[in-house]
Amino acid sequence: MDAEAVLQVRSFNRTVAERIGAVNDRFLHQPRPMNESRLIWEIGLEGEELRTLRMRLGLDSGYLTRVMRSLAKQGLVRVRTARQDGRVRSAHLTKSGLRVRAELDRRSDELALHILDVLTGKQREQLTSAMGQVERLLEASMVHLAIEDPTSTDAIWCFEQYFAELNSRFEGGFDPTRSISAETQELVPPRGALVIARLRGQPVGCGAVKFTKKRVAELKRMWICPALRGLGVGRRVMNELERLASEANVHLVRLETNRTLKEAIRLYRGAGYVEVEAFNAEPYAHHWFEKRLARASRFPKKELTRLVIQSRK
Amino acid sequence: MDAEAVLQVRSFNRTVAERIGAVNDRFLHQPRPMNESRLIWEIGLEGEELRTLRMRLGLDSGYLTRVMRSLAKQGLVRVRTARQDGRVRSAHLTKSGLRVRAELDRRSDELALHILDVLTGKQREQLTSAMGQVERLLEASMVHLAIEDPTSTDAIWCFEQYFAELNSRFEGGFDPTRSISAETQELVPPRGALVIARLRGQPVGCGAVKFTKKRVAELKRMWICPALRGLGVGRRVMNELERLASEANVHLVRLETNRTLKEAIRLYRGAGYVEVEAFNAEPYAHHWFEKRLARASRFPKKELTRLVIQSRK
DNA sequence: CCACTTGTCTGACGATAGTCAGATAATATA
DNA sequence: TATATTATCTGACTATCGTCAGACAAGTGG
Repeated sequence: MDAEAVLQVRSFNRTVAERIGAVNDRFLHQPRPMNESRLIWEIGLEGEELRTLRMRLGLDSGYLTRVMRSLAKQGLVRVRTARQDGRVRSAHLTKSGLRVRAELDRRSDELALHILDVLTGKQREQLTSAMGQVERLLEASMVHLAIEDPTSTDAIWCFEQYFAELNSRFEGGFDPTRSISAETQELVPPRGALVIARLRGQPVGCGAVKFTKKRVAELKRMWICPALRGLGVGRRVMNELERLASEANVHLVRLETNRTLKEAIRLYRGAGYVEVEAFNAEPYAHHWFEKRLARASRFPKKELTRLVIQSRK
Repeated sequence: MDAEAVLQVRSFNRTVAERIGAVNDRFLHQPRPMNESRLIWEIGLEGEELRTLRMRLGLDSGYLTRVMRSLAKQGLVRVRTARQDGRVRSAHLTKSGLRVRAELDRRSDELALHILDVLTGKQREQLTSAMGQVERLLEASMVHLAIEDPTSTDAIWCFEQYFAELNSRFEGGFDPTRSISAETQELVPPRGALVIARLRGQPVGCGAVKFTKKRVAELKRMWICPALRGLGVGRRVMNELERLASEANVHLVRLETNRTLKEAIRLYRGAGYVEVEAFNAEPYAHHWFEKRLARASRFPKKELTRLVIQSRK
């Protein structure tokens, strides 16, 4: 890869770590241990379950209990057992906890102001626009793909988003029951697979492959959340599905799509899909595409580990 | 200030802290305590004095001694008394210390590669270019001004840079002895002041004010290092000198300059200086400028604390 | 109902980070 | 030469962070 790009990224890391990190430290966690501040922040205005906090901050359960008790003793939080599940405990900020959080918020603003302070108006614009770009591209690089269970709540959420979008974009809406189905069982190995893209643990996109006939597969339910479009995530999901197909000895990948989905059509054409005659009777489709897969070696880089299940102690 | 800009900066901070900070941690300081790694890194290939390391990393002297001894016990560094000064001790990496450092270096590369990995070529270009811009502007916001002693080594270094630049840019060179002097004593309160701009502790620019007659001051030795030009540092130095003049009840600020110093002339004009007849016989000058100062309240924001002396325990 | 899982809590640790007061030796300064 | 100052080292602490093994209660699935 480009050595200059690597140098730029490293230099950026140093500068930013210094500017954000150091100043962040000095400004944000003033009298309080860092993890206490982080917790106050993450509990938020609405309260949060301990297990969620543990996951988000990557803390040991025993450790969390103690820090939480310390916060409770200071009168900043109240911990109580959740209604629905007697094992789960959830934390809420008290009045003075909310005050502390507001103070953190104010400090965070102050830090930002401090950075913008000495710049001219034009420089500020340049800085914020460049920051926005960096952020967007860094987020693109933080998206991870994994094969997941299509019955999970996150998978179902993705499908709902997908259907909702089709419904709003297709002329005359979209009714899943009239469309050629991809049953849940069909999206589980060995009959198929569902790939979910996640950013910070949250699902942000999906795509599925269904092995139909011998050596033929169909791509289904390609959806990327609007905020992340144009960053190549869709392309990565597709590559991954093709890799899975290739591993399953598939030689031909097919898909059908609706004419209103311009960006998807562009993605397919760009990836080497060519338009063919209708190969099924999907009522919502206007275009049918297919692509011949080369040997498995065309996909040397295995992007994901199979069935990644995230869990923390 | 622009609330949207503040939000963008904060959001940037979060994302980058997560991406760089978290991953940095996981990648870089693998088996070793963070401060040991930081020290190995900062000692560098050539070795470094302990007092410098203490300053750079902001460590307590006792603490540093112990961490250093731990590194020595691991066979990674050798500490010995400096030749020139029997009080000073300096640390050098051993062979295996150098290996550890190379490993850190490699990890740092790996992190950068990991970020660039999933991006397309065009995205990489966008990212590195945006990163460069952010870095440059962040650095601009990290520059601090302080009134300093004009006899310090850093002040002298600035003057040398300044003279060297004049010498290379003026047609026929520049000889300080032929120019109207600004004696060192003249740049110390109450007769005048020297402002030095620093980035990460290193001097990156200077500017001086000399109170000549009652209510009149002259600006002298305005210099900004080439890498930081165009970022408004010169303007800040000038504002600061004007503020000092204003505080000293000066009503008129004057300066002379050479026609080859285009960017300086632009700076002066932009700041409200107007060209006047020659008010002295400076042989190297082609333009003379002056600016009437408004009341002191025109400079409500005091940028610096007087005589900031950086020292750490 | 019984075994298993999940989420939390407790106790007992060890490692790292950070601070402070004072001792010591080498230099700088008056 | 007497008196600071500088740079380091030592000892004695405290706080925070992080980990591990096990207890316990609430829910889950057979």
